[in-house]
Amino acid sequence: MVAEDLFKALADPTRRIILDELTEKSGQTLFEICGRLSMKHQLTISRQGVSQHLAVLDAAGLVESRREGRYKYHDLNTAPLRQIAERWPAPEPPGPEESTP
Amino acid sequence: MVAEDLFKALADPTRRIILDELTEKSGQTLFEICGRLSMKHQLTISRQGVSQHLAVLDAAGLVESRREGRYKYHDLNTAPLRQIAERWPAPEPPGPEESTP
DNA sequence: TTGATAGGCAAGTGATGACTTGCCTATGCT
DNA sequence: AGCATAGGCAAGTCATCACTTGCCTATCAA
Repeated sequence: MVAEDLFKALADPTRRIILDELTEKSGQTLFEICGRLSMKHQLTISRQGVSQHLAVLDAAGLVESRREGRYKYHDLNTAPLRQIAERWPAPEPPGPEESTP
Repeated sequence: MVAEDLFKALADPTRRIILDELTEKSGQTLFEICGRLSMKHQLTISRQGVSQHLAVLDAAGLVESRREGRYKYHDLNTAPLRQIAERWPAPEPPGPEESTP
C-alpha cells in the first residue's frame, strides 16, 4: 500500500514547498533545493534535513532521482497524486436543479 | 492557509478510512462510523478517538456536519481535494513530440 | 595526491499527534 | 421524572517524526 507513503509525504509543509520548487524547475540537485528553501522561503534547515525530506518524497514516488557523476538530480512526478482524486471522486458533475431539496 | 489542515487530515490512515466510509454512505452519525470502523475494518478505537478524527476532518473542510435533534450527521465534501491537483498539475497533457529536446 | 564539492549514514533530541479514560451536557422515550 | 442514547470537553500517555550533529564515501579539478 503506497497510499501511506504518499499522504505521509504530503503531510509536511517543507516537503510541499520542495514539490513546489520542483514544479517550477525539475531536475534540481540537493544543494540547489537547499538554496531555494533558504533564499525564497527563509527556511533555515540543514542539508541533511532536506535530504531526508527527499527520501520521503522518493518513497512516495513523488520524486525520482537520477545520478550523474557526483550530482544527483531530482525530478518531480505528479502521477501518484492521481489516486487521491480517484479514491474520493467528486459526487455529481453539475446537477441541473437544486441537488438537496 | 487551509492546506496545512487538509494535508494533516489526510495523513492519518484511520481518517482516510472514515472518508472512504462517508464516500460509501454520506450523512452518518458518530456511532454509525464507529460501528463501521470496528465491523468492516477491525479498528478498535474509542468513540472519542473517532470524534477527534472527525474534528480534524471538519477543520480541513473534508467533512461537514449538521445537527438534527440529538443526532449529528457527517457529510463528505471532496471539494478541498481539488487544490492538490491544482497545486502540482500534470506536466504535459500528451505531447506529440519529445517535450524536452 | 590534495583539496573542494556533492552526497550518505547513524544516533540523539524535542515536539507534534493519536488515543484513552473520566466526567459532563443534551435530546428523546416510557 | 427517570433512564438510555448521542455527543462533547479535558487532561494525560506513548509513539512517531522532523531536525541536528558528527563522521564517512565518491567524484572532479588543480
